[in-house]
Amino acid sequence: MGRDRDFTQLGKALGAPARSVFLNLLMDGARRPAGELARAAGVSASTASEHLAVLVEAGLVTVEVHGRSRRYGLAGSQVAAALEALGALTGPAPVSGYRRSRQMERLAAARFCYDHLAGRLGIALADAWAEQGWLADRAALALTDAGADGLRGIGVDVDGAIAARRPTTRVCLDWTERRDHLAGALGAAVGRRFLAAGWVVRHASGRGLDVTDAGRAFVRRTWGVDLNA
Amino acid sequence: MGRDRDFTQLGKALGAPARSVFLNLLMDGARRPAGELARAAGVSASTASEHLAVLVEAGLVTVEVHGRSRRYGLAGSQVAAALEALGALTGPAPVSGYRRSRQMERLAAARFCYDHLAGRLGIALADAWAEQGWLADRAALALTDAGADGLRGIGVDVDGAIAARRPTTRVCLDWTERRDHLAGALGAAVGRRFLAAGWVVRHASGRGLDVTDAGRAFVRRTWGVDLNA
DNA sequence: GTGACGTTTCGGCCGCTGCCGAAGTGTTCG
DNA sequence: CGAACACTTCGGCAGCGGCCGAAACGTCAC
Repeated sequence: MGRDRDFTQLGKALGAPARSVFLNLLMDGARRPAGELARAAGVSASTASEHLAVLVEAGLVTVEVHGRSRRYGLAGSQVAAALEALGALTGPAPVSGYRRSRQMERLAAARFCYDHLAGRLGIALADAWAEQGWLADRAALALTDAGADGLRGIGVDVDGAIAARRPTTRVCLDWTERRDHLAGALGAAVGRRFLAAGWVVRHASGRGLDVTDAGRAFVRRTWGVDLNA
Repeated sequence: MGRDRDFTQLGKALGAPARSVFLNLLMDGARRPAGELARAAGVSASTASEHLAVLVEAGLVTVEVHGRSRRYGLAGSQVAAALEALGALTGPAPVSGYRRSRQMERLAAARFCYDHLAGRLGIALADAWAEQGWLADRAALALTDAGADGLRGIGVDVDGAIAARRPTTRVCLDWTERRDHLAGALGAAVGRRFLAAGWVVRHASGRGLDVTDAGRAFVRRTWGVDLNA
C-alpha cells in the first residue's frame, strides 16, 4: 500500500480539452466569468459550468461571486507553478526554426506566467540580473544585497516580497524557451512594477504582453538588455 | 485559438489510480519490471501493460529492455519535478497532529525524491547549509564558494554537478513538510554521496530511506544537525 | 528444440464522462 | 413586480477507458 500521493483527481481534472483551455486562459492570474471561458473553449454554458465545478473540486480553481457573475481564477501561485512544470513536459523540445504562428510568437516574446514576467523578456531580465550580480546564481536566482537595492531603486516592492508568506525568489522553467526565469513573490513584485510603470501592457485578453517603447528603452538603458535581438 | 499548452494527454495519463501508483513507485528514480508494478497496484499483468503503454505514450515513463523483462522508469528529472509540484497541491495542508501510518512516518523522515534527498532529512540539510553559508539563500538555495568547497570536502562531486546539462541547484517543495529542499544536479550528487558513504540506506523497495547510525553521527558532527528532534 | 516465463495484444463487458438542450435558481434592471 | 440575464442543475445520449481472461509473442534455460 505504498501509494502516498494520489494524482488521480488532479489528472482527471486536467484530462479534458475544455478544462485545459480554461486553465491556459487563467494562467495570467486574472479572474474571468464563466461565460467568457465557455465561449473561449467553444462549449455550451452548461458544459463549462460542469467543467468549472470539476476544477474547483480538484482545488485548481476558485470562484468569486460578483453579483450575478462568477469569476473563476487559479487557486494560487502553487497551482500556476505546477501547471508550468507540467507544461514544460508537453510537446517536443522546441527545435530551432520551428514554425510558430504569429500569436505564439507574441506569447514567446513576453507574457505573464500567472503573476510574473516570462517569455524572452523574463529570461533576458534573469540573465542580465545574474550577470550584474543582482541575483547570485543563474541557476538558483538568489537575491543579493546589490539586487535588492537595485530593484528598490526602480520602484519594485522588494521588502513586501521578502515579507510575503510565499518564497521570495523561485525559478520557473519557461514553456517556450526552456530556460529559467524569476518567479516567486519577487517575480510577482517585478511584474506589478513593470505593468504600473507602463514598461509592458497586456494584450486585449489572455496573458500576452507587449513591451512598450518606453519599456524597451528602459531595459536597454538600465541593464543593457536589447530585446530586438 | 489561444490554447498553447495542452494538458489533456498528460492529465488523462495521470488520471487513473493504477497509473498513479506506478508513478509513485517510480519516483525514487529506480526502474522496475512490469510485473512488479502490476502486483504493487493490484491489477492484472495485461492491465498494467496497457497502463504502462499510456505512460510511455505520454512521455512520462521510458522502457529499457532487459532480456525478457522490461524495466520501466520515470522519463527524467523534469518529470519528477512536475510530479512533485503536482503532489504539493493534493490533499489539505498537513495540519499538526495529523495521524500517519508508520509507513508514512518513515517516508516523511527521509526518502529519495527521484534522485535527491527529501523528507525531514532533506529539509534539515538545506536549513543547515543555508545557516552556515554553504547555500546563499534559504529560498533560492544558490551554491556559494564556501558551499562548493565544503561539499567537495565530504566527497560530493560538485564539479560534475556544475558541468551537468541540468540546472546545478533547484528547489523542490517537499510533499510532507511543505518546505523547500535541494534538488537539481547538485541535489542528485549529494544523494549519491550519501548512499555511497552509507549514511543512508534504501528500504527494501520503494523510495524510503533509513538514516544509519553512521549517517546520524556524521550530520551531527559536521553540521550540528540532530535528526531525532 | 521444447517448455517455462514475462510481457503484450485482443475481445468483450461495464461504468464513467463529456456533450447538449431544457428547466431551475438567484440577481439585476426597469 | 416582472422581464432579462448569468449561471447551475437535470435528463439523456454517445463514446471512451479501465478491467479482466485468453491467446500470442519473444526470450531464456535446459
